[in-house]
Amino acid sequence: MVIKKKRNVVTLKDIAKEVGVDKSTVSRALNSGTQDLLTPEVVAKIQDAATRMGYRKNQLARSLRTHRTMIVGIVLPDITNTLFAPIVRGAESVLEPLGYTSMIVNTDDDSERRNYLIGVLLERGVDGIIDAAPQISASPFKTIEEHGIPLVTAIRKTDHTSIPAVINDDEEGIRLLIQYLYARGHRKIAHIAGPLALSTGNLRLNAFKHHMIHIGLDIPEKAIAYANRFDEDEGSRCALDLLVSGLDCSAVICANDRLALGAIKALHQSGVTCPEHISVTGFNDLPFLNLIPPGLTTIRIQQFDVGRLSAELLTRMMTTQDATIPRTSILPVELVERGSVSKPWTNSF
Amino acid sequence: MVIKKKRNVVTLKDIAKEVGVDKSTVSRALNSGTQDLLTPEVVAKIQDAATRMGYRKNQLARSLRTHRTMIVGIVLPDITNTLFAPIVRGAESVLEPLGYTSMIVNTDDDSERRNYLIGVLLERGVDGIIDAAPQISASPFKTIEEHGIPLVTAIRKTDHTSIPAVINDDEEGIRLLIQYLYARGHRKIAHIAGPLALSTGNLRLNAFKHHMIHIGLDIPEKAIAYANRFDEDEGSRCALDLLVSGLDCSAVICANDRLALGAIKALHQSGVTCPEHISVTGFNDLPFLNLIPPGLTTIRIQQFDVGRLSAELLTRMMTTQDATIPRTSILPVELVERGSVSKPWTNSF
DNA sequence: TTTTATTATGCAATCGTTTGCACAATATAG
DNA sequence: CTATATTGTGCAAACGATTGCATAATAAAA
Repeated sequence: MVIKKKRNVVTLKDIAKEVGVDKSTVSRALNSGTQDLLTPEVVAKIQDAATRMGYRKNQLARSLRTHRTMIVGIVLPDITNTLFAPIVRGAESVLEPLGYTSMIVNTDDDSERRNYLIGVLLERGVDGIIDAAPQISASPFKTIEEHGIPLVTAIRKTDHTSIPAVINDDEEGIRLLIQYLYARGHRKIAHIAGPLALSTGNLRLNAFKHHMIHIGLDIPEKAIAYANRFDEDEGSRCALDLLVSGLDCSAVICANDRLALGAIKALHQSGVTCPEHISVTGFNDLPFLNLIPPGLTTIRIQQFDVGRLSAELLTRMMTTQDATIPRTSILPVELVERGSVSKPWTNSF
Repeated sequence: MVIKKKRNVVTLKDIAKEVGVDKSTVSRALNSGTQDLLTPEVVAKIQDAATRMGYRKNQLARSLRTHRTMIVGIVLPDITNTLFAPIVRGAESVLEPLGYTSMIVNTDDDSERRNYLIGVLLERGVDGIIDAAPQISASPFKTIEEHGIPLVTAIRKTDHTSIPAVINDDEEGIRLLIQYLYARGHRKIAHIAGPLALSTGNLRLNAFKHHMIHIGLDIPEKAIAYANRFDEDEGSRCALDLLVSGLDCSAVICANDRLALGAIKALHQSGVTCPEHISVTGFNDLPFLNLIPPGLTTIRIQQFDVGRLSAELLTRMMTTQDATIPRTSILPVELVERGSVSKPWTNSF
């Protein structure tokens, strides 16, 4: 393959020739850490020439030499999902001021793709990885550890206790919902669980079981439906499953908002309206939810802060051998009261 | 600064030593373009050793040598805006299979930040740039052209006719809306215009003026309000401005959906409800819009395809000196009929 | 067989930086 | 006024890959 030399790329060598010094001197003059080794006048002359000649440093060459790319990989299920995009902004709010650039990949929650894409990130020499897409038993951490690349998981956690995770208080969220429904008279509560391969689905289901019992309520076997994905269609399907199986309940706790939206729609089409006949709750508090009737009562999580905190931990891991990185950081959640919960209907469905 | 050598990084040299050949031979064996220069057995032996030793190519070193990073920069106003995220997926649907990785930056529609971030991308040696965040008179194209880096703008265009742009048919969208409103009896139509520094705001305003006249309608001076940003708050503010200025109209064409949502809300709070008292239209067809009452009648654009086509053009520019790249590609739009438009109210506001 | 063409591999330069080391030149101490 | 410490630069070797060129080994042709 023919190597096509880019036009007009000015290098350290060019500046060196222009000013009449060695390129190492130019390098030192242009790096804030080393420029005080030099005579101020020389530094000035070099910096002047650099801007005049339109020099732009070649990060590739620099990274090759220093073994640091100043790139962090961000692994997402899907950038178009409004749940994940704010994580990126939160992470970048920390990373950009420090000079890091992020490289975002989308796994579509396919673990094959995730492995492949993490490989891509490693080939590109990322200094660290924020993984918002791990399955609860995610694989290639060993590989990553061999490479010595720090990793934190964001919004989801894994089985591997050695991997720092920043998550929301899934358990507390579910507890708040159960308590809230209970206080309004609901005694028969169903659950549409999320994918159990994800910690979010898993933790929320466990919390549901735990706190139902704890508050003194039964969980009939058929009171739980299992979604394969966190989307509207699965919410609809699960809601219909609950209907068909003849369960009578007055409220459904859905493992996230999208499941809830799907459930409400399907129930509505079956003549069971929310909140008149049944109460429904969500989780996450997606944007625009407040505009969609009947207004989903849900748990607000802090996506931006999950990203921010993940990045803060990661930078500590990348720059120090600080052994005090917390293994799990749990961010507080908050119940958002809207219109999708009412007193139980006398004839529950 | 101390250079910390990464653990266990196996290089071509290591494989070469292991197999007993030169590293150049290893390189050739591992690149599909050159491996037929070699004896099949040697290739096999090398590839075997490579996988056995867990070799992962160092893209940095490769890029430094070949002057190609296989990275494309994607410049967005804001990744959390549901309008832009699909563009990324569209672009990646083309780029990823070709081996490109994308590097996404967020400008927040701040042109200072845009310049800075394009600089970051150039330092990192991107092979091309998809810019979804240019102002209509965007600056550093000269810089980019000096660097010989291909660039296309997506969803927005610039004044620079030499820059290929992939956009939606803004003019046709506005025409469809005016026609649609006219057919339902509306004769007094206002416009909430988007930022005029963006081609979308600009083109839609011009189209509004043009097609109103063309269909035979007047545009009173005060029938146009100007938003400074494409968001709900500005939509509210502009709607109230129209109200206060005493304009009487039966419909408002908003330059995008978010302006429309803000306008509907503000009008509602002032006792002017949509669609009973006034009809409102949007532009873009954001997700979840169908769930928000009264259901915004709007123009559906093809964000994914904008990204896809942009990437297709860009790859042609990156790999060939094809002179036949179209300067402007305009994708078709479609009117989506929902509930926010009705027959004009006898007492327009 | 000898000569020529072909093929498979190795050698070494290169990409643009950074940085340990050597060495002048100057400043400080004795 | 010598001896030592300090300071500012240059030299050259990396970093890990790719690739033009040379050359040894083999195959084809004469």
